[in-house]
Amino acid sequence: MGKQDGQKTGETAAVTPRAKDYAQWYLDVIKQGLLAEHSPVRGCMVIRPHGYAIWEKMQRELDDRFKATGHENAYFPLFIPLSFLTKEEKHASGFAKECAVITHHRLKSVNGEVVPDPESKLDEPLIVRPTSETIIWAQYKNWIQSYRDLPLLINQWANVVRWEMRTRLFLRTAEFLWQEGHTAHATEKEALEEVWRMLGVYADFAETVMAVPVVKGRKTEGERFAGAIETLSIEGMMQDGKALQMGTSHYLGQNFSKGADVKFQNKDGQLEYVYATSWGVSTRLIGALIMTHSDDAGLILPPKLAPVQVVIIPIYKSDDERGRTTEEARKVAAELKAKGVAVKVDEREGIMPGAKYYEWEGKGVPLRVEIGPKDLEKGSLCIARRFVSEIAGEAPEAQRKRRKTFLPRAEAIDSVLPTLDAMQKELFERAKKLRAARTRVIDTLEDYEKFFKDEGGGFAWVHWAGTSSDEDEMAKRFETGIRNIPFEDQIPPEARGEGRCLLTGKPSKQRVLMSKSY
RNA sequence: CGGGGCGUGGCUCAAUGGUAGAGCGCUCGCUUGGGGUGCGAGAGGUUCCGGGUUCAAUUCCCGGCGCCCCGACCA
Repeated sequence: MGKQDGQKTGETAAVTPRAKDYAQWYLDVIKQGLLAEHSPVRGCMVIRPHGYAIWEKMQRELDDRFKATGHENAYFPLFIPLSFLTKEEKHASGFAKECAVITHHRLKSVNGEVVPDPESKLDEPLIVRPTSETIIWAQYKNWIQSYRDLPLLINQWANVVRWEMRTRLFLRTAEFLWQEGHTAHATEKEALEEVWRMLGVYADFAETVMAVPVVKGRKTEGERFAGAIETLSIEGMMQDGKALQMGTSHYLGQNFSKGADVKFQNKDGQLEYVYATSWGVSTRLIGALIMTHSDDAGLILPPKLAPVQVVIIPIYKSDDERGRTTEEARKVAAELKAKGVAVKVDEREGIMPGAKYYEWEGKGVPLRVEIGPKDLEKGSLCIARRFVSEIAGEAPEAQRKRRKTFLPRAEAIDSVLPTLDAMQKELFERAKKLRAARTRVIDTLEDYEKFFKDEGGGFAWVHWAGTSSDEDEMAKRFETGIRNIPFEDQIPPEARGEGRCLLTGKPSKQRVLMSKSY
């Protein structure tokens, strides 16, 4: 961060964060942005109001898209009987190592200590859902009898628990918030269309709302969701060059309908197992947002996800000035609100304007309006942007000046929406540029090693025809893996065509996306 | 579950075998106000828990618990 523990360290206007100790930088941004913190509960996260407000905006955008594609929301239980989980073998073994298990339903005081009452032991343990396929499909059995009941397009907003060993705020915590879609279809074709459609929804959301460019593709066998026939993903690149899986969409075939025995009668009167999909994104997306856009001064939010898009700060010396600038600030706020802008007037007293600037910048607010006595005289407003697009070689001081503009009042107010729009687009362009600068088409192991060990790494487009043990070798030697096998249209022109596998030299039809990852 | 580190005001951390201190934050007053004003006053700690050594332990020793980092696992 530019400033720590209250010491003045001068201006650090670097747009990309320190390369070193990226993990620490990430935590600093979360702290500075008042997004979240560790809870005393092992591995769990407390999401602060500002962080939660961002999640709410994400929810709304996603939910609109789910509804527009015909989905409805529902809610299923938090607890899953152990026997349900084990109905799909691969699914059960995939999640077995990270399940919270409930064995008792009552406590008892023994020698002043409260312990589970041995007499309340459950006949069958319950697990806290790590995902809801099994319990949802147990219910779908009652909902589906005929082809007329299909397709069944349901989404659930919920929390799930995966008892991970190591946790990182937003990226991996024992409990996290997400949405999970679970759909049932009469044919494989229709189910597959759904799988592709929802991945498209995620990609559109990531790029147009989060301003994070993503690569769509298929996961390799080893990386598939436990119990899925096919897993698709969107992969983003963080500012340290590592990939982050931002969303997945699974084709489950008839695995879960068979496990839960969900059959339907088709038009010919035949009984058939239903075809299933599931898809989800989580609060991890907030981590992606931070690691894609933020800088050393703190959080940067794309306007479409900013809970506060414009903060107005009245500036004054005397009580008289305070009254007048505050009144003007409220008026401007009302006018902006009428245009649909999320505005906040910071009327707190006894805090210097500069201190307020730092605070709101840390929280990622895209635009700041400063209203002082001079503006009242001139009928002008000062608008400051959270960031401006970089100019190579520009001094930090010059960049800071370029962030502020003084405009006549009416003009300033009219400029807010277009400016927010422009900032949304600039963030996306900036992220794309950063990704391009860290992306290589690579054909030899020597170049590969150089890229990941000397040049900081990033995305590597390489030909691949290896086995899963070959993948393990790439993981061991370079700490890299296949993020996904991108759809053809996701591959840049210079990386298209056939070739030979980077590791084995065997013929390869197309390149895959290799990188380090979170 | 293996290897390493750390537990001291709200936060970041000093110090010490003789009963605890700084910076920031917080409260109050004045001052200041277009990029973290300055000064003064004040609140706030059973030094993680338990045991041992000692006249005396926050400090040394042992045990526990918790947290962090590195590995195996992962949205």
